[in-house]
Amino acid sequence: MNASTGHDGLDVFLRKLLSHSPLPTDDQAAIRALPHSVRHLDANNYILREGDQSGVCPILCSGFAYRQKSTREGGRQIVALKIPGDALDFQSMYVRTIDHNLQALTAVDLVIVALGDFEKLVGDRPAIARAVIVDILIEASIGREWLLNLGRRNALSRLAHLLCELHYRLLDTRSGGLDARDVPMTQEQLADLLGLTPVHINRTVKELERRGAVVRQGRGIRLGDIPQLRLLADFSDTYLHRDAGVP
Amino acid sequence: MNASTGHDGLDVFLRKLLSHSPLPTDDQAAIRALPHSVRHLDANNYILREGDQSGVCPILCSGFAYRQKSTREGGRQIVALKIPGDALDFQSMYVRTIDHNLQALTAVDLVIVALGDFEKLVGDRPAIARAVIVDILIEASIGREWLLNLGRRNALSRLAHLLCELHYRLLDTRSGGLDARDVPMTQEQLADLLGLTPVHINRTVKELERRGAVVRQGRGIRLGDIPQLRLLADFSDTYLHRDAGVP
DNA sequence: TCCTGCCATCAACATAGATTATAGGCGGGA
DNA sequence: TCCCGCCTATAATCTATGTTGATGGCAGGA
Repeated sequence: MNASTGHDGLDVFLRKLLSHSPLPTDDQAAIRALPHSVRHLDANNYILREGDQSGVCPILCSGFAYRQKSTREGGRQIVALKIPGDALDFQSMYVRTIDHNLQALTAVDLVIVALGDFEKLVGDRPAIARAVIVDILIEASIGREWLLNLGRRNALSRLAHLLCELHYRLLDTRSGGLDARDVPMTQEQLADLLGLTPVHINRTVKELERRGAVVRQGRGIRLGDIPQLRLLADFSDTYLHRDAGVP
Repeated sequence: MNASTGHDGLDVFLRKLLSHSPLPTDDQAAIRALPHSVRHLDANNYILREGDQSGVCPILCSGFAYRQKSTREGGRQIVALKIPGDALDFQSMYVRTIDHNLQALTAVDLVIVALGDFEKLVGDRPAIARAVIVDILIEASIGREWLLNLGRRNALSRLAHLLCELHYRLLDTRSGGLDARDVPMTQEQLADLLGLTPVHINRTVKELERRGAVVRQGRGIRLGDIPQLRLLADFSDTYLHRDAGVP
């Protein structure tokens, strides 16, 4: 539970926090100084399970992960998508049991911080406490937009919307967004994200390609025409609160 | 911005907080002592609008309200449902602009607290700050369950699920839950809650009635057979965190 | 008391997306 | 280099839910 890796993992996390909340330099140093361990997981592995009581705060430093819930009949829905820099479980500092499953989408590298250490950090440093709350609120806002997506948009718009969101979220921590990078999920995962079936995702991806909104080579999908995607998706990035923190 | 009503409004709010977070008695007194004004609105009126920068923290003390977003094409989705005792906008303490519309579902009575007064309360009293965060996290958890509902359940389950949720949430502040009370929304509002059309809601309500899960007289709907509703809905109340606060 | 408007109801028809099943290709491990 | 397993592709058929439009009733205001 220590093994300082030097720089990388916590740095992405810090960059993510700074993207919406300014922090004094000593707070920044305190974050970088957090004792932690590093952990690698292959795609599809569970990070946390529904019903668990977690003692750690995992932070995603590379790869993608998601929150997921399922129906008794086996329907599976991804309810949140996490990208590098995201903390995966602030919630356990405040609430006893975990209400969803957290799973690796690709191979991931995690930084694991003990919950107690994180609680101390938040208790001692009001600016960090505020940044954590802002982070929680932005995730909630994204959830509301997803509800609109699932409830009121058709397959084509839903997919376009997801791609736009991912692009702009990635822009906050790494340059280029999704522009020159392959979409990291399989068609089955896209289906679980969008409340559709893999078969229909296949049709929909092809339709986006036909319109030139997206370009494919082999299994990879990457963005073609972002303005068109935004139009198809009815996308506006205000819900991401990319300005965010009240000063 | 004062006009102390004596007891009622802030009391429901306090009861709601206590349902998930214990608070020392002086914190409770501080909440009851908050300067505030009272406001009545008729059904369908807006309480806050997307893009606003709010200076107040409205608390719902009677009636129902909802958060709502719409598509460019006019599709309307209710993304959260608020019941008496709920604070309607903690978010504005931490984030600049409002990302959704907040609207009265029935006629409502609001208690309006100045954001600054609320910020001071939260800044001075850690137990209240924690209770506010728990409240935010529970709303987020409900949002995740709604995503599962919209993405992976059919109309009958969705409606049954909504009724169960409302019942158990009401149980936390007033006795009897939804048991002996009419469901407060019209079929059109139910449609906007569940991502369906009013016509299909009509079919679905009738089906629930046929099965005896629900009883109707005139326009009113009330719960008939709660165990059956739970079964149809695949409902479990863990996501409501009715135990919640880590002690 | 009557009028007016919202809300529920119902039917006929249309369609987006689900289901099922089969085939083919790419990539990574041995 | 070959093989195996996962992922994508595609077609045929089915169904849950949407659409449109017409009817009737209850409730609240004048």
